Amino acid sequence: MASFTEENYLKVIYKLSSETDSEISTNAVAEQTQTKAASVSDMLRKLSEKKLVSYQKYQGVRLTAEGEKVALKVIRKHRLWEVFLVDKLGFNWDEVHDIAEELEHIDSEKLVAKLDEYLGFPSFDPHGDPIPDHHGVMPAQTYQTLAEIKKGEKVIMMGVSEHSAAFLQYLAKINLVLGTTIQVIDVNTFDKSLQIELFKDTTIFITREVSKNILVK
Amino acid sequence: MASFTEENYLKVIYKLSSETDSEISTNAVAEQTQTKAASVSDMLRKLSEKKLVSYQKYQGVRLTAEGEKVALKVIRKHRLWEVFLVDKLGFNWDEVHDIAEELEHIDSEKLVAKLDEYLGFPSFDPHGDPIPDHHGVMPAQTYQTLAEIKKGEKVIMMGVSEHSAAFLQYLAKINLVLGTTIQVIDVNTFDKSLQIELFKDTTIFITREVSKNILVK
DNA sequence: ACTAATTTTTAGATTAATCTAAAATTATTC
DNA sequence: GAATAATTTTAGATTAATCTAAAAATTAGT
Repeated sequence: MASFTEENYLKVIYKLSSETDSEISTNAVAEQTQTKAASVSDMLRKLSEKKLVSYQKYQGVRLTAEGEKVALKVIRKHRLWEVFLVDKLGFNWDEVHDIAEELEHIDSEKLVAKLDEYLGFPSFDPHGDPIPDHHGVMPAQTYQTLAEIKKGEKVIMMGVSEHSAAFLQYLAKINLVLGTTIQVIDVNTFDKSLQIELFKDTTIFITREVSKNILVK
Repeated sequence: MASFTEENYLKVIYKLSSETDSEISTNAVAEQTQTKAASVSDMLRKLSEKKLVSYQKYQGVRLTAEGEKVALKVIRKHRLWEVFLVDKLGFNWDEVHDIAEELEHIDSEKLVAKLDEYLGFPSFDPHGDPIPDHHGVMPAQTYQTLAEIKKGEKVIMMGVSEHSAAFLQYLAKINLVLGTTIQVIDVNTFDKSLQIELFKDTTIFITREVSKNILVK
């Protein structure tokens, strides 16, 4: 069985892999795990011996099928617990990440199955992220980012791709919450910043950086 | 903050202390934590430095007020999670101990408060054990053991004081579950074993050892 | 109250995860 | 296509929790 720490490395490698097709660098992993590159090298050698990653010195790392399976289980648990915390216990979506980081390592297949059922087999977590099923299959993610939406079009906010508390609190402050109807009023040709309208009443400006992290349909 | 491991030692010392007035021996702790006496000695020195226990070499150990506070928080979390697993997720009471052993170390005051509220501020867990409130105060435990009940008296089963899966499964097998009405038909004068009647229909025999671990009112 | 048995502690290793500093490798740039 | 810069790995330590074996302290038995 993979340790708590090993699970975190696999989760990070999974996340970084979903953003690129190439191998993941030692430094990239170090940044995400808040450790030093030297520690990452050690861990990659160890995960490689366990056949959870494929790793050639100096050449970066990839998950094996087995490693991906472990990562998906952890991600599944993380997202299910987030649904529990928000839907059942009444947490705000910007408060649940750190608690879910702990809960995701609780080890019981039966617990996960019962929790999933109790929550009504949700497909997305409170941030709009897809929840893998018990075989590790992700539901189709059909959302676009707000940055892709053309002037005049109207969409509904379904999630975010950046999960820092700071970002989520910024969204709360400007009243951009899950389910909000958004119409793109204007796209600034110079910096691609957006003028958007919420519920036909408030008009606000957001940067392109922000718009890229908002998922809509 | 106390580590996962330290929390387990404090919990064990609390449990052993509740069964006696004197100091707890190194060996007793070793047996409960499934470690060797040598490891316990090390840990007691460390907990003593942190002022969580009072400990004199060769003289056994006691919790300090601070250590008891930590232990009670862990016990509170353990028992609340057990209620959650049984009441909300539909686990049997003989399946929840090991999962609660993991959940009890999740560190979030707010989570505990919200979970407590969600469960309706329960005073007892599925085994009949009292749940300390958020100040660490235990609800009055008014139960007697079945061993104390006189011939002819009628009581209701409220819990157990032995929590092994083996014992709980034995009880399930003989239909002795929480809430069962029990009448003591006869007390064997030789070995103090009991003949008891359940719901006016089944009559069964149990040893004194078993009767001592059944809580009734 | 002395010896023997038991319990507890210390000494010295081990494992997992981390670190810093130095060495090795790969990438970049002129 | 060197030389320099950046990245990555190795070497050697450190910390927390554990172990075995040996030493020390306590308890028990006669």
